[in-house]
Amino acid sequence: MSSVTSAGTAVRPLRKDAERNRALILGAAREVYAAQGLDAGFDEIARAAGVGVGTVYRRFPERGDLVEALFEQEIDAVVARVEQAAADPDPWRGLGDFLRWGAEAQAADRGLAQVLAAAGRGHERVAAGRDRLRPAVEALVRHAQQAGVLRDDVTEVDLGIALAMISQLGDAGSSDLRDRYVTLVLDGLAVRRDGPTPLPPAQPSEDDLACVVAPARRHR
Amino acid sequence: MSSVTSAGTAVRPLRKDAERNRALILGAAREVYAAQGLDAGFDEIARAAGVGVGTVYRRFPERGDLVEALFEQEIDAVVARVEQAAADPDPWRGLGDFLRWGAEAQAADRGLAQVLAAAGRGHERVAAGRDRLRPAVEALVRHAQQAGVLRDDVTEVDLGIALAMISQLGDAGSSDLRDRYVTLVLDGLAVRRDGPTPLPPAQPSEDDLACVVAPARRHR
Amino acid sequence: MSSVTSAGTAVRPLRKDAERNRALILGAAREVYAAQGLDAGFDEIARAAGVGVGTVYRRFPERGDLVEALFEQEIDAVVARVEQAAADPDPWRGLGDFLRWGAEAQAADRGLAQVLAAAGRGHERVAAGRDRLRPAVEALVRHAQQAGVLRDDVTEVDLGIALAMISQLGDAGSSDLRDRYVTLVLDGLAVRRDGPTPLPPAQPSEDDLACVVAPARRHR
Amino acid sequence: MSSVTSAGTAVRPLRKDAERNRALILGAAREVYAAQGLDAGFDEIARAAGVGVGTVYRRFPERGDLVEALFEQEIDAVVARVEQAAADPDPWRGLGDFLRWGAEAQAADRGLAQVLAAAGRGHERVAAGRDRLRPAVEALVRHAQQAGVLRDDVTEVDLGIALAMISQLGDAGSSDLRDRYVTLVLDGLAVRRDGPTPLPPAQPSEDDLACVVAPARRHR
DNA sequence: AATGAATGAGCTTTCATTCAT
DNA sequence: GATGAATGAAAGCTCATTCAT
Repeated sequence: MSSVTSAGTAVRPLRKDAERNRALILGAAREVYAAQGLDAGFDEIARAAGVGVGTVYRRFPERGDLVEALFEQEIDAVVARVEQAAADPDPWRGLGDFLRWGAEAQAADRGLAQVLAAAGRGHERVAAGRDRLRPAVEALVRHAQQAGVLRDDVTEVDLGIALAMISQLGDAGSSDLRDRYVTLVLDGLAVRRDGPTPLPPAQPSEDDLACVVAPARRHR
Repeated sequence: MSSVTSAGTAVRPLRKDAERNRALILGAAREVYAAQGLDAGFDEIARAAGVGVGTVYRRFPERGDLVEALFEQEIDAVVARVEQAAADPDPWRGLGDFLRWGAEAQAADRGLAQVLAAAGRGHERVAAGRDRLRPAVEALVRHAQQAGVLRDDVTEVDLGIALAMISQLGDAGSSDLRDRYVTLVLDGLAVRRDGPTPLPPAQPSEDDLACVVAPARRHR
Repeated sequence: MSSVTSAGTAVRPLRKDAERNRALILGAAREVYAAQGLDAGFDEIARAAGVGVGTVYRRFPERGDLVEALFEQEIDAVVARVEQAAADPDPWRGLGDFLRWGAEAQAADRGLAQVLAAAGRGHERVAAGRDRLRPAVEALVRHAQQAGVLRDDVTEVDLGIALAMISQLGDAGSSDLRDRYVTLVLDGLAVRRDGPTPLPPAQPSEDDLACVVAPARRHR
Repeated sequence: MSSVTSAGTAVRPLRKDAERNRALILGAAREVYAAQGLDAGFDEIARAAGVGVGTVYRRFPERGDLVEALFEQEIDAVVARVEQAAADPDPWRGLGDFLRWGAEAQAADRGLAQVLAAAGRGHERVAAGRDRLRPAVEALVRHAQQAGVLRDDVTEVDLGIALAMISQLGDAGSSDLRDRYVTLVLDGLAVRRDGPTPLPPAQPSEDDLACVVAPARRHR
């Protein structure tokens, strides 16, 4: 049990110092990626972690490995938060919380925004994280639609895209500002007495989400 | 007349060949920036223009100079389009056209999207362009609000930000997809029978627009 | 004519300064490769040439380009020398000169030895040089055999291999020492009154030459 | 006995597991050096031995220490083989066996070839091995010369160098190919009815053997 | 004593900017 | 004024050796 990662692969546990460095690196990467996005160099992360570059490469031989290891954790947190929103007895409030919190999280972390936008293109475990995310968002959508508060012609993907749009209100944008547009978008999503304007096209695909810009560095 | 740039500063007129090169460079930059965004190197622009890099540097010593010269023109086109939308006898249709066309234009031109998002941060003349843009958008907003179709608590800045959000649905996003979110956002903007949800905060400032990400190249 | 390289491809002549640097680089490469072999880094060559690394990369984008450009010249010199040996009215003396001079040249230039040993594996123009070399050595062999001084069961390839063997008597070996073994090998090659010992196998192929060690750096 | 290494220096006996590791490392080094030459990294040897790199460094602090320990053994085998050849009642056959077998052995073991070529330059105990080798080769030479089949002007050093030359016909060369050049060189070494060509210089020194290339790793 | 993690120098390659021609 | 060659800093990655566990 203790020698099993969250991915389920049995591995020998790292030596204590190695584990400490691994944690230092992940911590540094979190900060650096949050501040600069995924283009940040290993050099900078190593410096921030107080270890040599070689150590980063030893622990994460492929650049993607670090991204995966880091955002696997982060996405787990996102999933938990979304599930919590989906469980809200007031589905509309849950929807709002989802958008607000999601926008907040991505605004505070450029790396997270890039990873979510790229939908784990090339990141197996991140993509797996997205797969865990999806049912939660679907539940959110279903509940709100069943409660008659969310228009019927939007899907789980629309919600993801709406979130991505709001999240572009970058790092510098104040929390208030994001709230303003969350509200505005929510109003667009709400069921209207006079009925919503029909949305073209019928069904955006999961891949459409990946079109949202801010593409992560191309991993060779 | 010939010894005056469009910005109004008196300069010695360029030699004829220099003038020709300037035009070649601007043309090339338009294409390159549209395709790759403002991070594209001068090298590439020079190649596309069929001149040496040195020539580009001589004509536009600072990277910003080229951006300014180029997008001053482009923004003029945007202004014209917005004024046309503002003149539409059907203000709601004008609003829709503004968003649709704006999103389209930015999707087709990554550089334009970056410039508009950055709101001319550091680009004096681009900022001036935005100042010409503002009254047109204000007119658009005023007309639609007077006609009772646009909620009263949104401003021209909100409209700019809404456009920026939609425009983030990058180059790869299909026109249909953009339309979908234009529609959705428009529904959020529309006056509702049951009244809109109040928007926080009261008044986003002009500078808030600059928070929209897609940041220009980081200058060391 | 003046704008044509020795390979026959028409190119625009380099600017004077570029040409000067190209020459500096080739000169430096000659020395560095001679002393250290083809594994030497571009950094070192640049330093020896007194130019920046970037310049070396500009002029020779692929590592192989520099090797080719350099040894194309060198091999031309080798070819000339071998042709001269083949033209000697005394074929046996020609043979001796070939071995002596060839061994000398390779002992003085580790790079040349590597290039000749690798037989231009991956170096188009070097291989072409070898192709020009071959007929000259064949003539040498033929003349000596027709004169009845060289045993009939050796071929052009055998001569190449014999040369390679002697050339391994490295850089430090004195000229006298090499002469000693040239003489010894020549005695093995000479027609003997009591007849030579038959040589297995019948026909070494051209590729066998490439088996001689000292393999050049693997070019990616 | 157990507290004395084969070199005769008194040392505290190794712990049993240390002794086992030492053996594992030597076995692995034999294989790795044979395949890749002496440039192989300690890392690779450690992996092949199934121990950590640190262990290799502890056991053999200097790279040379491992080479010495390993080839001291190997050279003993060579010495035995040469003595056997020297004992052959047919001295010419003994000579042929020596060259053939020596070339074969070096072709099969790049490390051995490098060590013999470097003649123990900087390897005290390997040099000592060569000292044991020398009388055997001298006997070989003496017998063959006394039998009138080997020319009188060659020495045991010449034989070593001849062997080194042939051995350069690297790992890839077929056994047949090596035989071809063994034969050719033997013909050069044989007494000729019409008398041999005199060899310059009179006496190659022992050190001349070290000039044969295939230099060991360059120590920075 | 054994381990393999950590180190950091070194080499490669690219590219924005300057400058000789 | 135009050119594109030259520059050198920077980023990526590897690997021989040391050292904490």
